[in-house]
Amino acid sequence: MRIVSWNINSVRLRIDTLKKVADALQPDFMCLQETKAQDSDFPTDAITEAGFTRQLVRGMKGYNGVAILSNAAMSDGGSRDWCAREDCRHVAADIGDKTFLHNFYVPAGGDEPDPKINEKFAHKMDFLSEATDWSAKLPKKGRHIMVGDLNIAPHENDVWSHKQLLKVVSHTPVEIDALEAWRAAHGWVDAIRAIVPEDEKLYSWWSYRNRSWPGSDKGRRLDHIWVSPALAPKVTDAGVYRDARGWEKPSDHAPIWADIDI
DNA sequence: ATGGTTGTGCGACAA
Repeated sequence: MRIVSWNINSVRLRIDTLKKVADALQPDFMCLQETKAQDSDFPTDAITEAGFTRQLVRGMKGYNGVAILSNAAMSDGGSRDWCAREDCRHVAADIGDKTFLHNFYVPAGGDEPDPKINEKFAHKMDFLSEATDWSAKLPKKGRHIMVGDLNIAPHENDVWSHKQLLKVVSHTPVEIDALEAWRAAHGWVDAIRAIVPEDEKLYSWWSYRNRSWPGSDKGRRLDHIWVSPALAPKVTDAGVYRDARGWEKPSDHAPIWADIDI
């Protein structure tokens, strides 16, 4: 089974790119973030024609928005609000065989990494805390897959310069510690780093600003696929589909993928 | 270099 996660940065603008990603990667489940469309504007028919006959969608006007697309049977697996906000940052699917797929879009957190002066950063830290509490309550022997734009690049080789980004939101120690607490709360296993060694540079996002793509390769690994401990031995392959970042009118995120033998 | 670019949706904000 192949899972793809992609911050598409507008599903309506990139519907053809979505088809191209699907053709290239042939996912069984495609998880999108930043769809930026309220449910009534979601391109249901075009996506059905692209082969995704089942769609779990949580969108709002202008911002955020998540979706899980598949051709396989699935039902809602506990989609919910976080931080008492209805901002469409999570959708979950029950994909059968007591297995659940969670798709997250964690708040980016603004520019200043100080919750006292930056409400967006406070929201990000609150979100991480709630997600940690939620993970701690998941049965340790459960079968969960968790993907999404977590907006944190935790390891030194998840950013183009560890030193230069230590005070930049997405790579500050307080965020990295919070993400590690979230991971440890369920014993989540980072499926992509289980395949790609930690001493290898690996990114999934490159800013639209400056000339970071493709020349200087100033990327960050903000997107993740985590699995329950019980599923960790079943991860057979995983990676970042970098090619898509070089296509015409790209999202600033590349799709990421994992193959899980279930 | 306190910039830069893209998206939603038509002004300002988010990333």
